[in-house]
Amino acid sequence: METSNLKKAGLKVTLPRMKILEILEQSETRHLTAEAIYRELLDSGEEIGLATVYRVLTQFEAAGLVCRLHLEGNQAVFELERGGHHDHIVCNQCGRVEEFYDETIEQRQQRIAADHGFSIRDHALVLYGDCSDESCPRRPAS
Amino acid sequence: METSNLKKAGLKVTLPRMKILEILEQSETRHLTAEAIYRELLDSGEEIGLATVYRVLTQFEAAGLVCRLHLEGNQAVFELERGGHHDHIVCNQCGRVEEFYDETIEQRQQRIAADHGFSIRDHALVLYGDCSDESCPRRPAS
DNA sequence: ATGTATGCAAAACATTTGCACCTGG
DNA sequence: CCAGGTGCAAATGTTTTGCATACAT
Repeated sequence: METSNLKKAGLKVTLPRMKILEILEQSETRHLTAEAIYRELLDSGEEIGLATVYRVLTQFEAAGLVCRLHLEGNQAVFELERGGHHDHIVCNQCGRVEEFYDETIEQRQQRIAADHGFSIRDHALVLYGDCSDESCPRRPAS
Repeated sequence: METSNLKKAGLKVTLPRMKILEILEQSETRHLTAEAIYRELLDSGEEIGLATVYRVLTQFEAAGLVCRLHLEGNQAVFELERGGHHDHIVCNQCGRVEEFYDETIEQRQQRIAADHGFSIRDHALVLYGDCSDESCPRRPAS
């Protein structure tokens, strides 16, 4: 029962929080903007304000339940924290987001930071390109 | 004469554009926000609007004279394009930005993208950590 | 001259916040 | 019951845009 995650995080189990968690868990797109979540709530007939969505997501982030990514757009996207750290590849055309993890890159980052006298606390690596998905709106030689 | 860069880019050589280019060239902090540039202009006694700063920077970016980075803050920073691609390390405490380039990481990125069926067009890698600079406001065991 | 740039003010946009009301434990 | 959560509207901060004026070529 995922309400335990909320309790563990010291958050009251309220309807908006449960619904938002549910959407994050069930969405096939693992990366959602606050507005996308808001729209899904509205579509489900829930009367939850956008401000609440932002507040809840911010609390989730602080509690480590969710992480917030700033992909090149202006809107942040939120992703359920499922444990394994990873970085992202984004398709410039269709916006699809894929995840990857590369041990070599992780190690090089540590090395580089040390060489520059930094102790790394976090990092953000996003690759932007064109995917080869069938449904990608990118057409050959437009 | 750096006005040639402007002409080459198909941009009229105007006072705001020259001044902004000058600030980007001469600033010791190679990474500046639009507002920082705006303030420097005001300090130099120039009557240039913030909107113009944004417009000019956007044009410079399109012309490849400048690149725009979205570091974790809310403001974008702009950096004169000096040729060599590089990524960034940012100090969480003092905001200092350092640059690095790592061939191994670059290669791994290509490989990873290919494995996922993407052709990379661009990427953003930012490391966040604590620097060991004397003047860094981070105090030991605060 | 004439098309492009600029300054200003207002708009746009994502996100946050103040406040009165509601709700979970 | 009561601290904390929520909805709404208004504020915020950054970046963009409309429009009349000014400027470079």
